Amino acid sequence: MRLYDTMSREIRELAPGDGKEFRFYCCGPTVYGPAHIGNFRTFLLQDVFRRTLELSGLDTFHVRNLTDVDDKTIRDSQAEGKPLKEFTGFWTDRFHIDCSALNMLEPHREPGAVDHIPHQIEMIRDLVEKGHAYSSEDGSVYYKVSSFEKYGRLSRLDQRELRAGASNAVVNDEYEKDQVADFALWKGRRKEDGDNYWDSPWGEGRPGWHLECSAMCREYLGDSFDLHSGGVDLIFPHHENEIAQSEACNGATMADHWFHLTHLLVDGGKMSKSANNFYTLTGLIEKGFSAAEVRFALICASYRQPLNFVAKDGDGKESFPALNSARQALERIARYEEALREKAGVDGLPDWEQVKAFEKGEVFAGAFAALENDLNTPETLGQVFSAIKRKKPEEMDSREAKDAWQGLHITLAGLGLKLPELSSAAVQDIPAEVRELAEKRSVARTNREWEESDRLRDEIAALGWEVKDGKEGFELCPIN
RNA sequence: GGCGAGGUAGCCAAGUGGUAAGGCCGGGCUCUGCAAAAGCUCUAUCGCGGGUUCGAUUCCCGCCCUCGCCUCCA
Repeated sequence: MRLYDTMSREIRELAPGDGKEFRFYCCGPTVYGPAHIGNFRTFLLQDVFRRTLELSGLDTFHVRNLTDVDDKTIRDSQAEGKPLKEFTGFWTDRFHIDCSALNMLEPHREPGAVDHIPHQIEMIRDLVEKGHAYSSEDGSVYYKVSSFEKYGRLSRLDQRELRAGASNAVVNDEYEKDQVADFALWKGRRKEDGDNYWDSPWGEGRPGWHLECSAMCREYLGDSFDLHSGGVDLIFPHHENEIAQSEACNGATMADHWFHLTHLLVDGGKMSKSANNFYTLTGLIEKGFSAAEVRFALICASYRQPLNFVAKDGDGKESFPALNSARQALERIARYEEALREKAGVDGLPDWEQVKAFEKGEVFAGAFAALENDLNTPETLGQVFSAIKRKKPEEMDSREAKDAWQGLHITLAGLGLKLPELSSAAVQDIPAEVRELAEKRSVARTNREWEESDRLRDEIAALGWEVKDGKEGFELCPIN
């Protein structure tokens, strides 16, 4: 598989460093509220990435952390009068529910910062000993950016700018740092933190945000691993700081590959909690969309391209262009899959493990190949629909149909798409009253009593169902 | 100001040095008592101006515009 690498700015072939298992780390959510679908765009594409690796025959080891102690988790847990652990636990559960609804594979490890305080302290001690960190009078410890020559390489910011504080942003310098660019490894205890402090060689306090990832990477993936991933907004300072911490401490290149995902936009601007323009999975489901449709919409654009998820017209009325096309598109794939399955004489849908053993076949080979080529999900979807148009199940023999069916499922598994149940599959849910009316109408039609037939159709519609006449009888679908 | 990404049909969105995938919407056709559904089908001189080239949307230069990051951020 080939993937763009932020560090080298080129598309590079991926291979596990140990020749066997591809080991990677993804920066996970801060659990202080519901994750919004912008966050999920990142996690979802990382999920597609992992699925693609596994389907192309690699074993993976996927670590994604939970940030369960930082300014916001502390602030908001206190506002709710809850212990930090209880507060973050609640939001962690909610996160997992959404992940599962979105059909995401679980990471192999999902470590939280609070459970790794000793690992972080140990790392700080190393950094202090090696001259990369210093403590201040208030019991904080800072990383000395000027001590790490390679600082700024990932984000291409040179040190001079950092020193000058070239940013327009107001520097919130509540702690005592030598240089503006220096960042906290350990934050000395303050009264606002309440009970949330731990002992350390520098006094009571809590770890800085950037440090947790370095410490947990080292714990679960070692000094060097294959790939590190997160949203583009983490390139600076978060990942830059992680590199500085890990590499100064471990003396090895932290990650071979850096995989960054572009933001989801709302009416042309970044979706974020602070801008209060965010949408959650639950909120979209309340609007009538399904989790599968949300997944489809979020992966339908290239991960390196911003995706405008919400558009607003002149009156500020919102619409969801990517989501609106998802239902039709998914149903179309589902109908094709059903026809293929019937032709192939296969029962039921395959699960993830079964799909891994499938042959890619010819019909959908291009679709899967596009995933392996820099995770080109829109190209993949384009190939899927082109193949659907090009190869009709009725023109295949059962052998061909089965090959195509397996190939389609490999692609769908790579994208992590679950197909919707077609309406005809839910016959048992139709109320008896509606079914009786429909039967009566069918009789009326046979007798060419069109007025009676149309009257019955209206009656059925009033009950919330739509009749569709086919060659072999009728079909009933719920309206909306 | 620095760094980065981008401007492709009504909307969303790929891609290529040789006249542009796909999805949605809309139009047409087939089917049908009608309708719906479904299937088929139609819809673009690729931001502007130069340059290189036999040929550029694709490469180079300039310009305009949009967005992100510049220490809260997926």
